[in-house]
Amino acid sequence: MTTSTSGELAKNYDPTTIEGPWYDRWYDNGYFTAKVEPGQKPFVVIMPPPNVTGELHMGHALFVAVEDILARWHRMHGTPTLWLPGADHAGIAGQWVVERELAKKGLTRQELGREAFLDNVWEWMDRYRKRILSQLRTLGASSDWSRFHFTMDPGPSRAVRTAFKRLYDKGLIYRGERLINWCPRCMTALSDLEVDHEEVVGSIWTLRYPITGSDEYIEVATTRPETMLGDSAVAVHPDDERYRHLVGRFATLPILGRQLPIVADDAVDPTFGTGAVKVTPAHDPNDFDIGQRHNLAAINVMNLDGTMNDAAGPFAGQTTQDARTNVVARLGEEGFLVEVKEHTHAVGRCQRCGTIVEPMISKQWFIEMQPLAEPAIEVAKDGTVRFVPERFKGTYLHWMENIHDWCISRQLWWGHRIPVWYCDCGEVVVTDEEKLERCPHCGGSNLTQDPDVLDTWFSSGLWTFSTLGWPDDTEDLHYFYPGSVMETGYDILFFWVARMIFFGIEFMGEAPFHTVYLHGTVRDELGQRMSKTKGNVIDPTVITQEFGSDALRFTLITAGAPGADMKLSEQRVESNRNFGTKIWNATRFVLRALDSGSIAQAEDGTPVAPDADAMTLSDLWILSKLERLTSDIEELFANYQLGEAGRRIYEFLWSEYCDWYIESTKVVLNGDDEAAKATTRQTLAYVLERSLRLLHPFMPFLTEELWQHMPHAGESIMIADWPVPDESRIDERAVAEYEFMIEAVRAVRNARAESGVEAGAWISAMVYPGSHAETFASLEPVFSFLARVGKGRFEYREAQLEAPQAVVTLVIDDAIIYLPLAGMVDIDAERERLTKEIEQVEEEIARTGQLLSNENFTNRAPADVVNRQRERLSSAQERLALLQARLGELGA
RNA sequence: GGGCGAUUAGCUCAGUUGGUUAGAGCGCCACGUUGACAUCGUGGAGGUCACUAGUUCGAGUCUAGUAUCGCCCACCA
Repeated sequence: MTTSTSGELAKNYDPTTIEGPWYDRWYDNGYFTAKVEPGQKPFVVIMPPPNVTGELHMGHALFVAVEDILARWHRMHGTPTLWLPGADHAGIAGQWVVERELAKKGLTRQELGREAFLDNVWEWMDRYRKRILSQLRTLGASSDWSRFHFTMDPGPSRAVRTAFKRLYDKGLIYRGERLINWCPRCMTALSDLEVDHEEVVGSIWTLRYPITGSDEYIEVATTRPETMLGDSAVAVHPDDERYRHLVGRFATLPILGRQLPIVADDAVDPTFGTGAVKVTPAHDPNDFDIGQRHNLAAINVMNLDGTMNDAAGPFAGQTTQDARTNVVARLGEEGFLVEVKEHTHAVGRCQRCGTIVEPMISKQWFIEMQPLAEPAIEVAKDGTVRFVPERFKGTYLHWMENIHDWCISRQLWWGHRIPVWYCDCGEVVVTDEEKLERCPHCGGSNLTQDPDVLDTWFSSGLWTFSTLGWPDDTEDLHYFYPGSVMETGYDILFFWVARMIFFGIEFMGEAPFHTVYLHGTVRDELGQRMSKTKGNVIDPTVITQEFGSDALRFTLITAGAPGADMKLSEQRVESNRNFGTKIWNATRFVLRALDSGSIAQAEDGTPVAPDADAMTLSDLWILSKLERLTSDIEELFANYQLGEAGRRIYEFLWSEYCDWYIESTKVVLNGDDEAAKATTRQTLAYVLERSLRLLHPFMPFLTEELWQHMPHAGESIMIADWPVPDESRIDERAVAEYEFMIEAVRAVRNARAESGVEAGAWISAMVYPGSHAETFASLEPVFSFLARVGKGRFEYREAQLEAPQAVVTLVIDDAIIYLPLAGMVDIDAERERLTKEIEQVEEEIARTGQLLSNENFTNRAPADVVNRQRERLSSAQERLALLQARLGELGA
């Protein structure tokens, strides 16, 4: 029997004073560290590793809230729980922020050189990594810091090399000259996903190319005239009668005079434009394919920095923009320009820096996706991997089914170096070693490593097992793979989630998790994406300092539904802080009650529910509500309905426990029935202690602080048992009767307010209890207290009063409450009120009556639904009679 | 060009197997310092659940279409 309280509970709830200390104590006690417990299936969440490129933002706060709730919930169930944190080097994004910093000092990475630049990046990363990790802690993240990994650490780096080598050996990684997306600013290739498309209103130019050896022309259209310098053919559809005679002949490219074969290709849509297409294999993905089929030259006319190269002839050295203007002008002068029209089309921009991306031919490393995608499609289809919300399954499948090969090489310095070495002897060696000393072919040591690095998402894709020790067969890997839930933003479904799935299957033989939970984007009050440039960022740490991270977490969780974007407002966080205050004060009330007498505790110290025999209707009601809540929460959690679960607890604690139960105990606690007091104390403590445990995953700090002051079991609520629902304890009759009383109290309060009764004043009442005599008998003190009636004449009658002195008559179900408010309300007003109420009851009777006379309804609807209507009808009829009688008594 | 989502009170949003009186927070109005709580309490006002048609005994919830807004995907020059 232990009742441990750590000093007096402070009068006011101040999140800032309790949150930090509790986090430290949890950490020091090792609660976050996952233990391998053979035989027990663990719950595993791998945290989306934040980019160490800046500050913590609301997106981080949101995932911490969701994942921490899941982790704490499972931990309290006694499940070995691993929530593995990490940080990401953020490849191109990481390099970009550091380059931007350097630019402020007038430096470029080229000036610094690769090594010095990387030193700079590491410095930056170390600084921000510390910062962002401490920010995660302030949010209460119960993640296992002992297993923290950074993508660039030796372990994950070796995993990257190993994965690369295995895919290469299997023939799934290849190097080739392909058309890729090139960012002239970042000077690197990008994957399709890293290009954002933006609709712009531009122009479409129709050009005409002379047919060689005739005076005919063929008209072609383009949205990028400067690329005509790289044309190597003109294509038409094979069945197009208009051009059939030209196939096999040549056109002359204006300005440059190059001879362009006219080829027939199915890819050409004869109904679009002129039905003839200029083919520029080096600068258009579609044309690249045509070029492949017809063996056309791919003439690259651009330099890597986006200017025109020597192949552009007279335009060499100009920017693409200038070249465009000049080419069009020249074509016009020479009579090759037919027309210019307005045209909307999509331009690709570098996701990172916004520069317009140029499609270019380049030698890059690729992963062949088809073989990897197939099993990844399968696991989604057969339900091995489940999506929450489900609609994202379709999005995922669509992408996976239309996947293109993945360009994984980047011409950057910051990232995992491609583990490929070139020997002077011509040998190309792929290795999982960090450094290759000797060429396995010639034994020579004149080796050069490929200068490129890998797409940052390559290492991210391995994250679910590289963090557990792979490629080594470690205990962690064995025990914690596959994980359970992948929780992240829907915006990186393809970037990350999809890649984890196919890499997981490829390297580990099974999908890395069974559930993908996707959250939405946190937006500002106007619904805009938060961004530094817009200046509308709500900083989580600022909010936390003002209202506490419990309030912020609770807000983020309850503000919306899974997968939906949400608008965050500070006001809402404030309201939830007030919820914290409410519980704080409720606990103070309970603790004071407990001061006046001991309560029964289980052997471990947990408060137990009072004996059923001793319970009043109030006790039975709140206990029933608690059981209902506990069981509902269980189901909501199982379906990842965390927001709804949070809202339910909120409502229970505030609207039921505080507003009604606690209020109703005051009359008992102020009385002199010691036995009743003891039962009340018992219920107060039992319900609060259990509720705190239910609330703990949502508001970990507040609940810990309060729980410590309550009679409890164990050293922390974090490792306390999760309440087990027991629906057999729900007493439906007690619930119905107590709620009848609530309705009665509300009716009286309403009447008092409308009659202008002074707030504190007690008024007389006479009650005809109808079928609720028992309820009135047992709840009379509570009823009187809450409604402030009964001081005068609170009496029971066998029947309705015949000549009531009352002015106001309240009919609740078949009970009547007479309030002799003579002098406070006039007869006319009362008559009007009654008439209005009668109308409402009549409507109800009409509605239910009609429903019940419908045989289709009575035959087909479930019995309980029909019964409910019957009861409703008969009670409405009784009420109608009572109301009419009363109206009659008032006279005309 | 495809696909998806949203549309519920003045504002921000809940409402997962269709059940007949649609909820919360904030805001608004009135009253209130009763020993947990003014970061609060009590009472109240406020909604044809975007629109149309349909399925059904019954639709905020299911189906089809329309409108507005938003997002994702896409090699029509």
